[in-house]
Amino acid sequence: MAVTAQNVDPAVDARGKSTRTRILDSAEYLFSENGVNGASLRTVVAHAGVNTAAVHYHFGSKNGLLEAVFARRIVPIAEERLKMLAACRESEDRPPLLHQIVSAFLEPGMRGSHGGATFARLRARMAADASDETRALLAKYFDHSSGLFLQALAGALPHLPPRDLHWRFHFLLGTMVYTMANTGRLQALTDSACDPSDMDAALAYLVPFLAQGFESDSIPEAPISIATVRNKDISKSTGES
Amino acid sequence: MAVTAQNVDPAVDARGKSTRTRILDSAEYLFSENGVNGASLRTVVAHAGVNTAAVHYHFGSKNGLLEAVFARRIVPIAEERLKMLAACRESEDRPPLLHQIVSAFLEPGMRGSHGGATFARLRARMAADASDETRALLAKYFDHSSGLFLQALAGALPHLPPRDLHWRFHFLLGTMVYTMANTGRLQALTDSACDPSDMDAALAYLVPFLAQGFESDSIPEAPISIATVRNKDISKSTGES
DNA sequence: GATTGACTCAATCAAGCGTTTGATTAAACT
DNA sequence: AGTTTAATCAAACGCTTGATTGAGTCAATC
Repeated sequence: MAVTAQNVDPAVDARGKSTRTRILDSAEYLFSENGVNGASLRTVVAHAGVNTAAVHYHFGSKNGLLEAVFARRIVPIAEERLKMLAACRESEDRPPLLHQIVSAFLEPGMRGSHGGATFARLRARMAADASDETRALLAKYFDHSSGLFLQALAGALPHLPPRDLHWRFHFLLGTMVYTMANTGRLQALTDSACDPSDMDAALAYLVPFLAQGFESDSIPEAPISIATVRNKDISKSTGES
Repeated sequence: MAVTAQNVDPAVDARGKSTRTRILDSAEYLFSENGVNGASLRTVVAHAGVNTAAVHYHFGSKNGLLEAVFARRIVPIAEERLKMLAACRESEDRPPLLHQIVSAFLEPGMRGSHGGATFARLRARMAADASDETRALLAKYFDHSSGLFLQALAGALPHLPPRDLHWRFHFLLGTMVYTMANTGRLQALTDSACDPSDMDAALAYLVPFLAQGFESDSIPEAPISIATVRNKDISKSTGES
């Protein structure tokens, strides 16, 4: 808590990494692999080859360490998102194409440049964790850019009611988080027909899928289709009318 | 471990619930609220008003308790899924419409009949948890029905390559899990324009969104669109590939 | 060369963890 | 009646948890 923020790591280990950085790297890996609750500080310091007290000296607490791990990666991701959004605003397509906006939102976090699959898995875990601290962290670093992207999407889909737009953005977040989580369910079902840890491939399939979904018709106020299908098809399994 | 399985709860509490059921209910609630690692057996037994040893007597271990919590809800869900799939196979549309298949997959788990939002949140947590035991649980109870649904989807989309189909099914799982997790991110962004805990509304928006996404064109073998956008719009990015 | 301040260390703390034990109850069977 | 069995209980087990302490290291500064 009382540690002054420092961008340069002064004390450098023989292998070229400061204690601070080694702790961050190990925590990022173990948190993403076993969950924040599932990875103890002792396993973190053992993996990093440092002392237990170093964690509290540098980060104050386990939660402070989690926030440091999170912020280190998330700040550049949010910046690149905004940069890509601005870039596709200046493209020849006005307003920008849907898939350009979706790409600008998804790529920075899913491609390898910012922590890679390890950090992506940690993000996915945090998204599933509904605790107040985690939710505050996500909101603190993501609300601004998400709001701007909602605006951009609304500009590209001027006839879509806000409610539909919000739901579809919600679904977008779901596909992103689940893909980043890389839980192996996909491989279990398909005999490894596709590699879910290949984020480039995932993006290539995900962006068109989402763009198409975003462009579907808005649904009417009183949604009757689901109830109709349900009542019609499940009740007696008779091919009626 | 040495406990014989029993479907009827013999010893019933004054309030009409057996110790076994009270433990299951409390564990389901606390596991979904705080995660399996985040909820200790002591908080579970305190919430249930039973003794610590009762958990080990009835379920053998904490993991045994988790599996019991999971199996109690998931078996009827999987059954209803297959029933709905069979029902829409006998509808007048041959092959069944895409949104019918998607509904048959999503509804049983998301609507209130099988544990409701509490169990849905637990499922979402388990999906994000990549531990081996959790993955084994999900595979044990879900692989069969998921495989059948993949077949049905392939029948409704005969021209779609298997790889595209698998990816899109993966995305479907993502939207489902994330919506069930109900993390509150949606409300944070939209000033509660839509209520993410209203699963009926969620389904009404989700099914058409997914059906539309499933019907998008398959992407070519060498995906160039993403890389093109990226290299064109991000000037100073390190040009890889 | 002494001092300072950033940093690391081994040792320790109270609290909480999942699990086990042996005794006790109450109903069921012989 | 006596025996068996399922179920519950209080208490404790050994271990791990996040956090703290105070002494020590060492390069930079005065």
